[in-house]
Amino acid sequence: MPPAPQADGLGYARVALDTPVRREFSYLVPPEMQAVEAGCRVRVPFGSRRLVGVVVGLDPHPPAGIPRDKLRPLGALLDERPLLTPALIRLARHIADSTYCSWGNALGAMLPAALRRARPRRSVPVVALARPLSPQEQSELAQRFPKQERAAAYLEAAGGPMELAQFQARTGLSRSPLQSLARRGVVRFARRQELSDPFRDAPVRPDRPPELSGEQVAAVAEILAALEAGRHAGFLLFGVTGSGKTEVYLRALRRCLDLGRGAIILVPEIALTPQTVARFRARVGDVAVLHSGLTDAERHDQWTAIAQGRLHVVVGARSALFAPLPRLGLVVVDEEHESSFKQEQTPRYHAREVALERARLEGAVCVLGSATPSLESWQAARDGRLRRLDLPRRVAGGRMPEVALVDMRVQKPEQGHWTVVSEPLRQALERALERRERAILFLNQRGFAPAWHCRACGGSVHCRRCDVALTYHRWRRRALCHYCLQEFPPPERCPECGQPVQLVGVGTERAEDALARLFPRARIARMDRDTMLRRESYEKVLEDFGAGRVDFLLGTQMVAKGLDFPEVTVVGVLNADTALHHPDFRAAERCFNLVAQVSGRAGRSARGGQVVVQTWRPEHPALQAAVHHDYPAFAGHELEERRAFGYPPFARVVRIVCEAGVTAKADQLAAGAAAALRALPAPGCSLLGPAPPPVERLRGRWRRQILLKAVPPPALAPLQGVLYELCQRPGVTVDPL
DNA sequence: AGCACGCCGACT
DNA sequence: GTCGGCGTGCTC
Repeated sequence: MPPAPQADGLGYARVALDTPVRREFSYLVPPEMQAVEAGCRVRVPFGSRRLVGVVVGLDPHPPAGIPRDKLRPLGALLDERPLLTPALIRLARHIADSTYCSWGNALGAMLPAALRRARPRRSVPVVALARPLSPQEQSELAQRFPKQERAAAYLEAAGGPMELAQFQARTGLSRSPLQSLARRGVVRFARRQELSDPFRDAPVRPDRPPELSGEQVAAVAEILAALEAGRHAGFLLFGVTGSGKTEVYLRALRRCLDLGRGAIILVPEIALTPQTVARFRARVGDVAVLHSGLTDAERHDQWTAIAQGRLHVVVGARSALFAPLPRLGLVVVDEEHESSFKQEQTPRYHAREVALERARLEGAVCVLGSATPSLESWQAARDGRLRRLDLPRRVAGGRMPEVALVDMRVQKPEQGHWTVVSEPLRQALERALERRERAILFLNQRGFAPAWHCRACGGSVHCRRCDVALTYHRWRRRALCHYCLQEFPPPERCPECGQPVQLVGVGTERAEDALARLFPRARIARMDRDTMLRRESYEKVLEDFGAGRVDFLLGTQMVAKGLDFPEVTVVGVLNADTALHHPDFRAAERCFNLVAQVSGRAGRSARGGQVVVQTWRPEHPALQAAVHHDYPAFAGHELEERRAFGYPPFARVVRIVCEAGVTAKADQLAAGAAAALRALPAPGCSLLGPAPPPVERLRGRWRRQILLKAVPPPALAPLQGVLYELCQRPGVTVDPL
């Protein structure tokens, strides 16, 4: 028999808290909080702390198995009406169960930071140099207070106010040298209200819907039919670059709004530009933009406007997926193959997978779009779980560019320099210059050189806290760890053997030098995280390039996506192998996608285009397939490999990382995890490790990893309980790949 | 995750 | 003698 309701008729609230503990906690609902509903935020006492949690359920009966005297009342009701819809609460549960975290962690990731905190944060602390150091002062500091000297030098290089948290992360220094400097009047602390919607200013040109191609008409018709049916449906929109996928989204969006339902458009972080947003605004008017640059207050405003039904369209990166639209009708995931849709912190969800689940929960239509779909989506389309819609041709005409692989092993080294530009690429660039055409050059390695090498002992110079080679950034004369972002003075000698060290490899800075040497007349612009510190510089470079004031645009990932300049006839991939280096099962997929995407930048006009891909592994199947622009062939081949070796989408792979300050402790954690997983019979599951992961040490902590493979995915079922238990242990990360 | 409680080394 | 290290366990 269930316990009797509490005598005074007050109920109990089940609250999910943003802690790793995979349980809900029950609280008494006091008389003044009778208005509480599932989806409301509450403040609750938790041990000695007070936390903000989300009510996930109400119950007239006290929870079983908990002594009555342990129950405490809710501290405060923070929302008069639910902030989260029932669908979002269930979605959080789905995320918690499929990515191994707590319900509260998943709900926490959905809420804007301002709503997660008990007390909203209005500004962030910053530090800046108040006055330059005199030379005497500088040498005095360098001798007596080296940390203060480093801090001052860093702030001087930064050239302006910088967030305190960022300063600490990058320099590894604490607050105290700064405080000493502040007493000398050299630095000052301030608070900055980080502000502005950078998208508001983008000009919104009136937009006339273009004529649709036959394929577009067919694709739109299918999506509209699903929207009108008002039931869940999933589509894979497979369209080559330039085939007009966005126009299909826009037509679907229009209809969705006309049907009185809202829509979410997810784009990869890197594609979230004013141009993208302007395109949607031009067609459907007011659009909420959710992106990482918003302040807490702005994000809060957007969120409430959406929840109240004042904004019906949300464009944004990953987290826009959780916009609380009351009547969601359409979810679009553009460039669904992008790896940035996978969150690399708890909750470790993939936006593509969660988008499908949200659409299912809300009876909405989900459209995944890509020229190079993820193999997961491709297989889903083969199985009939997604309906495939093809856009095989470019709308503006123009053929796909010719792709040439250049075998770098047989290229003669440039005298005294690293070979950056092979002879075939040099000729192509030369021709482009002569014809006043433009070129995009891609190199996925920023900085000057990716490593220092010791000739004596063969080692390379590593970050003090990570098992990662330091990259030289010449513009600021610093050695940078690309993993923890800490900076160091450039080493002159090998820390192991004391012999001089030598810079090896080519980053964008060095590539820029090489290009300038080869083409003294060319106007070259470099676009990477180092040159694009400010948004204006990004827009300036693109404007210059579009207007013909720049001949060669050299850059990292930033130049690979979305750029649409008809005058670009040559695209060079300086090193296609960087994508293959990562030792994981998606390396080939990433490599193919990279070449396909970069190729999409070339030949967007009748002049056609040429793509030169430099590689040390020209025989690699992914590169061979990319030459022929044959995604289906690549996917077919790659899926056979995945099936044969037991990888997704035919298997579920879960990575368990154990980390600790000392190796012995990490070993012990990993051994415990492996033992727990092996203790249960689980046919179809196999365990690899514990073994050191590719980056064995990260931010000063030693790591061990276990790979768990389940073929087919449901074979994982017997081990789910163990994984739910493991993910709560401190130092253990459970990551579904 | 925090934060408490709890048991062993170097200092005023 | 105490201050403080982080190992273990709990949070309605």
